[in-house]
Amino acid sequence: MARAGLSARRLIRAGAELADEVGFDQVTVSALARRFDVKVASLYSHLKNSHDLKTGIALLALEELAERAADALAGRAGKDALAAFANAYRDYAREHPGRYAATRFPLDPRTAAASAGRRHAQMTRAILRGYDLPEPDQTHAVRLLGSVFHGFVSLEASGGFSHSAPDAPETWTWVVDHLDALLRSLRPPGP
Amino acid sequence: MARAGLSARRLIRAGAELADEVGFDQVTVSALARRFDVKVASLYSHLKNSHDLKTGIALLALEELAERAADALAGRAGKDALAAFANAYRDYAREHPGRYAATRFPLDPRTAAASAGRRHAQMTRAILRGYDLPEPDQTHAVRLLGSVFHGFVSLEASGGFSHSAPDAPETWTWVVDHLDALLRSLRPPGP
DNA sequence: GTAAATTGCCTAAAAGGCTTAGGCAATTCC
DNA sequence: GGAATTGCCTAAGCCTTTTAGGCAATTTAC
Repeated sequence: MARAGLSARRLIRAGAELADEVGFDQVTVSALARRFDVKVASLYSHLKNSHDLKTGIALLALEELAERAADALAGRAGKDALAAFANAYRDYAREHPGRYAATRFPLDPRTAAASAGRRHAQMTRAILRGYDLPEPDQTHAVRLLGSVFHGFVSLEASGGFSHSAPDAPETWTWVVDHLDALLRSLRPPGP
Repeated sequence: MARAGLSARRLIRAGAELADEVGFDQVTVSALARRFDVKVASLYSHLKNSHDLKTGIALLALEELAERAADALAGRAGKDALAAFANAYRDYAREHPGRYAATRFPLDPRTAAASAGRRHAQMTRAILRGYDLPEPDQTHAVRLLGSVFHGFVSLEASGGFSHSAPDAPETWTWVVDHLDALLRSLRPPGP
């Protein structure tokens, strides 16, 4: 009998695609087996269990998102960097809703520490360097940006903005503009 | 055989408690039946299905949250109202994480329209009246506040802020302060 | 107060998901 | 080519959801 050529890597990638198609919480070992036209039990040679699969998808998504954000940031600073970062975030969530949802999958602390999650925080701090904020403002600002980006993207994904004018992209621009203004207002008076 | 005294209302309330204890997506018809020491099939006299149960919990949570927010808002205006509203939101999410998660359960449009969801938006607009914003700024601001509150609360719930100083409440105060400043900066110059 | 109608919880059963155990065939290694 | 390993399989157990049909407890109506 011909082999299907499964591997943890392929399964996780396929799981990510499946997530984008049907939603992250509809990702199931069974559905994945169907997609490879293979019996469910076969997947267990490559995955510990269902939780393991979801963790893998989460790590993949965090990785991809970090890469996009890093690309967006390259060669930019100040408001330019802020806007590029914000857009990278939102665009990823819109193009890959299932993967984006996966980035919210709760990771155990060891896994989280080894994930691309840290890079996200570091990139946010890199953006804020352009605004020259003293501590603890900088940390507060990291959290504010994280909250706004995640909050906006997740409300938009659940359709929260879709039935009223103005449209979501307009608000997004407005939000980024005013976050920039807010951050600039925090910069201590120069020497 | 003695009856257990089930009803849709009781089941939904118990489901909400269960959600707070074990997480909203661990809420299951089976678990609920166990809690009432009743056979699973018995619940189907009171609930259409599992989705129905979750919808019920979501509606209950939206209702409770709206009531708290309304209480918080009573007799306040301006920054005072903003802070009280923000705290009502965050406190509810911290005290009732499962119910809070339920407020994010996707409702079909008809159900959503009849839910307390609208009241939330109206209360946000009520707060913003104190800042006297022209359209479309007001709508953008409604969305900004929604994004920040939801984003912050959900990142805090997933432990995003727990392993670094300063602590989350400090950031929360900072965020509310600076949102207030941002909103004030938008007020058009008076006559 | 009792008979009839309704309601509430039950058993049974089907269908689908997760997971483990153990087996045989395909591949890889020497 | 033979031995060792790997990859997918069958089988089986357990859990959750949902429907169907039944009997007993309660409520309603006389």
